[in-house]
Amino acid sequence: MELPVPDNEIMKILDHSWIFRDFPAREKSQLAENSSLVRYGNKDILFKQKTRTSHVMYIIDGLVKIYKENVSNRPVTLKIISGDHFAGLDALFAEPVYQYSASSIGQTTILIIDFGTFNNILMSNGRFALDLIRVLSRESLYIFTRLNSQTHKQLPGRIADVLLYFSEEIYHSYEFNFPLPRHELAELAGTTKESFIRTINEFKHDKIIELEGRKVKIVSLDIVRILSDLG
Amino acid sequence: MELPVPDNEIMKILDHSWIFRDFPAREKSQLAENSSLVRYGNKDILFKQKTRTSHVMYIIDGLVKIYKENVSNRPVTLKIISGDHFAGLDALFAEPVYQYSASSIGQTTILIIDFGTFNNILMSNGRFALDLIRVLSRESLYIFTRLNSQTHKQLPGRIADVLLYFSEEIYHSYEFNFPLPRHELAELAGTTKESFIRTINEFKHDKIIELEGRKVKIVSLDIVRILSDLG
DNA sequence: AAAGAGGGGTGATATAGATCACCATTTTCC
DNA sequence: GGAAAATGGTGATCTATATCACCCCTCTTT
Repeated sequence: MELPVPDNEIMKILDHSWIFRDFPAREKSQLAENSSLVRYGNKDILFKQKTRTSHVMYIIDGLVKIYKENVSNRPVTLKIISGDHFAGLDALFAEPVYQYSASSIGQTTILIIDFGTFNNILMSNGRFALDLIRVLSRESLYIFTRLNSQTHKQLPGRIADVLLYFSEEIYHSYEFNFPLPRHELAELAGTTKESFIRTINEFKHDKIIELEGRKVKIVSLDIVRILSDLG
Repeated sequence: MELPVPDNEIMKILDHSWIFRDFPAREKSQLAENSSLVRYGNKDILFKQKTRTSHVMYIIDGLVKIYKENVSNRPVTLKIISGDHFAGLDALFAEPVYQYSASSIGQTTILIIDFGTFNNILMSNGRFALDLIRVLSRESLYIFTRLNSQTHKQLPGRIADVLLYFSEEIYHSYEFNFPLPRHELAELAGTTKESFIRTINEFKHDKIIELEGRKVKIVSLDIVRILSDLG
């Protein structure tokens, strides 16, 4: 975690972000004055479950893993967040403490925004409020899908979901590198390292995907989709 | 599903609802003019997955089951919503079609609000927007918890969760009647009718709960909590 | 250069809970 | 008033996947 970066860079970033771009100049500079840009290294903790919520975190670059730790110390990965999305927004509005933890995946740049400032703008800017409502709604729907798949799909279906998630939501390409080791991918699929490895290697063997280390290519998208649909 | 009810009743309801109560008079009457109060019987469908989203539904009285149907035609119950909460709000903001279905449990009264009117008020009333953001955030966090429990807890833990959910979130009492038959409770616990029956009858046998038909009483709250925590 | 630590991987075994196949009551409906 | 459906329930299998116990390889660290 390095030092903050000068303000003019923040203004540039706000001008490029889909959600802040159309803010009136006054609000934009207000936001810039009360934000700082912070760079995280791999596996840095952004916030930890049960600590007080404090700032809005808007991801500029890189990935963030959102996960829940439980008594059995077996974490579940709730989602992977990529650039131009918020981390921990729901917790910030709903509870005084975080209900989950977040850590960076690789080099990650985050705009840390003062919650008070954020809130003031939200209250007076209806358009912005509506955008946030849409963001939160979409997240909520995504987790519904996860819950459904976790409840009824068996392993191959869930692993197909992980493949589709990375390719369609994160990398927008059917060829990509897993940003996480196998055991963390397993947490995202709600299984164990061993079962994940076995199943994904079967996919490889059946020529549904190409796989070398973390490099993946979805060869037969149709079959991946079928596996995901049929569970 | 019966006919709408006169407007003055709607005004009375708005005055009693935590979220609309403090609206300025103009907005309140605007809302009342563009809403209707509808009564549903048991198991009536409020909306179905994949149909177009259209109106805001605010539950006045009764319960609503939110569920997802999948190819394998094995539904998952996502949540049970009680009075003073919205049904399908996230879908309304995020997507043109519903991502899940909703049906009434028992006699249920719902205030159906025009989405355009609702949206206009939201855009100009920052306080209201913030309240909605809080509502959506809380829902999102609840589903995270569900996802976590579905992923790592085994049956006794998940059934303990169902008991705690009804007693603490819905009925606010440790003695209540299940509003649903066993197989639908099983859907809420992410299991099958048979497994649900076996496990909950074990709870009864071990004197953790009293159970006669749908009448339940949590006798040993501590143990239910431990079961829920340890998964 | 040895010793860990982290990551990818495999085989054998155990088991929770799904599935199947029923039955007895009660409720609903024509 | 009788048939059909819905509901609660039990026992016997079956199976997907967790668990355990390892192995090899590469990269750090000392």
